[in-house]
Amino acid sequence: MNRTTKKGHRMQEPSVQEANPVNYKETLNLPQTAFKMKAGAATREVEIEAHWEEHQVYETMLAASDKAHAFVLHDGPPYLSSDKIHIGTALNKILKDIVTRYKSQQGFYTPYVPGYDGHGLPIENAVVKNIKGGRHVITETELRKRCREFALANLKGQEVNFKRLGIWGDWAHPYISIDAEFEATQIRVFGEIYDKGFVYKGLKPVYWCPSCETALADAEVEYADHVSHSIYVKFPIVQFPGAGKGEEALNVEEMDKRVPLLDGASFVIWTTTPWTLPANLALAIHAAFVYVVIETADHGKLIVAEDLLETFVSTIGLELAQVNVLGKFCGTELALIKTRHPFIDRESPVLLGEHVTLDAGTGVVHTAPGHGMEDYLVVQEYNRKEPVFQETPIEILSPVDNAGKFTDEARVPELLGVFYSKGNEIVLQILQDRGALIQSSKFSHSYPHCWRCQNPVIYRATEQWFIDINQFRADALAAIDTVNWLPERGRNRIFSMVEGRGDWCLSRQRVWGVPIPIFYYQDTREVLITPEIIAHLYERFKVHSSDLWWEETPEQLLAGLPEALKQQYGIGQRLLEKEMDIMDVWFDSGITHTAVVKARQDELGDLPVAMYLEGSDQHRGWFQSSLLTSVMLYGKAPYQNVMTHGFVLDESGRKMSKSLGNVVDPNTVIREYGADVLRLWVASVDYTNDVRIGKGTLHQMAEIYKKVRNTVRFILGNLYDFDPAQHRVPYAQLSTLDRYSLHRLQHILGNITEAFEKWEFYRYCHEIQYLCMADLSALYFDVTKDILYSDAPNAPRRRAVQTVLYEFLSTILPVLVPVTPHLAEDIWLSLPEAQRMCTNGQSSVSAALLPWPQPNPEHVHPALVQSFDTLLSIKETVNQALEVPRSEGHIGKSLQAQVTLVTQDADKFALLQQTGEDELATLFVTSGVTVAQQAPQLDASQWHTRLESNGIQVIATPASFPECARCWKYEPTVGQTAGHPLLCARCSEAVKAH
RNA sequence: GGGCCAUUAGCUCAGUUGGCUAGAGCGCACCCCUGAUAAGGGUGAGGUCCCGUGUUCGAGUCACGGAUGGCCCA
Repeated sequence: MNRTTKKGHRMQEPSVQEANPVNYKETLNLPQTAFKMKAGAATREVEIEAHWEEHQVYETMLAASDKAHAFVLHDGPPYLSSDKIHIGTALNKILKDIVTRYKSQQGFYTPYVPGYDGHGLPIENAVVKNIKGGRHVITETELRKRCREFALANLKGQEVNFKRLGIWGDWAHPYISIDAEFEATQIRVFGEIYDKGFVYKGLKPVYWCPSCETALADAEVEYADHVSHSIYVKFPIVQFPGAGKGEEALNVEEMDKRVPLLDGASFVIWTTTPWTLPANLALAIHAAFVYVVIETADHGKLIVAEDLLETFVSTIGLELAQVNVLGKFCGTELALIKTRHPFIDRESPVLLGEHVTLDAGTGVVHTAPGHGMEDYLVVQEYNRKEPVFQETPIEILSPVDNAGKFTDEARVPELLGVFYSKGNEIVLQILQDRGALIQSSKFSHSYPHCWRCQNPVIYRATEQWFIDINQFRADALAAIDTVNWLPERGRNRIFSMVEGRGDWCLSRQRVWGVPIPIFYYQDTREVLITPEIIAHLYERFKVHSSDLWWEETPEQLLAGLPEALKQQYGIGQRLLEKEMDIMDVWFDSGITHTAVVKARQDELGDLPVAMYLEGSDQHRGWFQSSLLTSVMLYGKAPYQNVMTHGFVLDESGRKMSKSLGNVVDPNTVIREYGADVLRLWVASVDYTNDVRIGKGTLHQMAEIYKKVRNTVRFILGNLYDFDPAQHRVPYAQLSTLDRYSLHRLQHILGNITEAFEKWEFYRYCHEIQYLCMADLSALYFDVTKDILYSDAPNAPRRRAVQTVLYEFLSTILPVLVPVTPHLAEDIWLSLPEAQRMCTNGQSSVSAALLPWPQPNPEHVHPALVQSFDTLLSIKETVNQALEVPRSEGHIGKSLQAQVTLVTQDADKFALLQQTGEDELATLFVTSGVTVAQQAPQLDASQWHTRLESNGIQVIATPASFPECARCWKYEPTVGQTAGHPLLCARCSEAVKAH
């Protein structure tokens, strides 16, 4: 190969060049490796995954580790409503995989069983959407069959995606909440919880979607703008409470004096849902508010809160001056007055409630316990403690059916069969006709909608099965504090949620799920559920799945029970019905600690498992449902550590949405960059907060990946003739730079290990990056290249450098495994057997089996850091000084210059002397270094630059010796060896060795 | 509307209990090398530490208020 045209500075010895055509390049030890510079991730990563599968690497790992020393990360099941995965799911799975792989390398037994959540409304809806003619043209059994097929098909799709991310786990045996055994366990768990008395049947308002005809969990409700009515309605007073029936503070004499004031007066309520008025059974006011009685021309005497008087008056189109304030009452004074319902022959008592506010309205709240949570709670309280209502409790009335249509319970003939929202206008008309309507308008506000069909939802009291949280709330809260929450603030988050949450409504009026395993006697509506029946159902479901509930009659379901029990329960004599509600899907996933972990105890060990790791939204979801069920069953939390991550936003910090077009698809990323680049992104961001991703971010990750790859490639290329068993050089024989580099390696390994122990992967990324860029590429490689290439292959200092390189490789390779397992494997597979750093007969089949590197105290040498900090800062000054002649065209590479270092600083001078001029020249990659205490005389005919920094003067001048044709250094020994007129002494020797 | 969290260079992150001129790597610009080559080396330019007020000799750091974004709730 011919050298390209030289620049002016090379023209110093043109005759020598032309005189000798020998191609010395052939005699150099240039890097040789099959490890490719380009990853070719799209194909190579797939090959590597095939390699893992073929050699059962995951299974090998498990088999080799000690089950007694376990770290079990229990997978939270993604929902099978789609066969695609989101970037957020990718983030989640990759984090889990990094954790698992790291712990495995640390010697833990780390089984990972991927899971899937296969029941639930979204799946059912997706399937129903594809049924021509709607859901009722097929049987429920058929619908369930299709749901199952749909879920399983999606599982296949998601699984392919997960595996392609390089996620390690028991893919042959995942858990699915629709497995017969899982479902059977769920039946058993329900029975156990029922038996312990946590389950009750209640009438309670819940979010209800009339179009989906189902109750909704809080999490299934989304808020969106909605135009509602805003109406003010009169409730005339009909009766005052008898003496002694009111609040204790009530002064009867005082009351009597004031009563005439109230005679003929009406409370004014404000509501945004006129259609709930047929269900009105009370009014609520606040004990501490002041209420005024006013006289109006059009509406007579009205009662509203004083603080809201002004807004109320202006709303009904009056001036404050036009109304006459007749008197004032404290809220407590008005309690238990009875008012008349505006259009139903019924009384509505006035109750006191803390939920009444002065934000809007009149300070008098229309109370329909069947249509509002707070209404329900205040009524329950009065029914419990107020003697009047203990005798005749206020009813929980909810006169609309599943489809949102009024029933005859509304006691309004015009409304019968009318959809609730249509009822608004009818109610308005009735109020108008009765003269009860003071004012009506419309306004837009935030209102709950069904997350599935996007229609407005209502509150509706229905019969449902509940879990009574109060029975174990304290235990649940105590269990929270036994858990290590990562980040710490997660503790407060879930604590306040559990502290304040209401009862858990288990019932869902759907078919795609696990049935609530309860029978009713048709005659009495009594409930039939016993441990024997549960045990029987458990056995049968285990074989036939929960489909059985839809396929068999109660008698068939219970046919296998012992005759004695049948007799006892009256089976065959009294007709039975099945409960046809299914369980909330959060209950399904909430019991994976039992249906998965305990069921596979041999493999997964006992509860609590080491870690749950999900997005921070799961404080309300899976973390909570798992905690609650586990506390009910076992009295303790199911996990020791709960790690959470934030959400994935776009590059500018905005939520991803199809409409904004800023969605990042993990498969697109993989196609363009490969899974390891995506994994590197996961490791690089602070996942404890929300994280960002976009084109720029990914490009940067790709750059880092390439840098790491090329750094390793350089090492591999220069170890082609190195056998650690034969050529390793003892530490004592290494140069100071070698030892400094090994110290740096130890330092960085320490930082990396610490980062992993604290789960701070982004710190790991910075360390790896810095190691490759600064310590290796820019320093160690740059400086030692000359030795590696030009020394004789067996030269001791070359072997020393190789020893150091091998040390770096041995440390970096295992450390790359958790984050970039494909890259690590690619490196591993290109290593010759002799360089595979397996100890004690480990399998050499995969890099993933390499243990995490142990610190090597022998390589720790802090004193070297001090001296090298100084030397490297001088190198920086030298570089700056060399920029001047370079920019002026005098030199190109630094070897074309030599430098003189002048210092009067005794310590620095000593350090330079001790280091030695040759060593300094090597470190600075210049041709010669002179250390002096006084500035030398300079040859005015040549270029020179001077730069002073930190008490050291750097003087750069042209290299003063001929260039060696082989190593390109400017050396005094060039031409001194017979037969090699163009070579320096070292190269002459090296050439002989070749 | 309420609660929690975040905001340091174009990007990803450092910045101890308040204390030198706010750092690193990448990216960018310019230069060099052509024996790591769709590589490699060097130099350099980038910051209203989200904004405001306060506490203090001194605030990226502490307090209060606000903005923007996110999560949860109503």
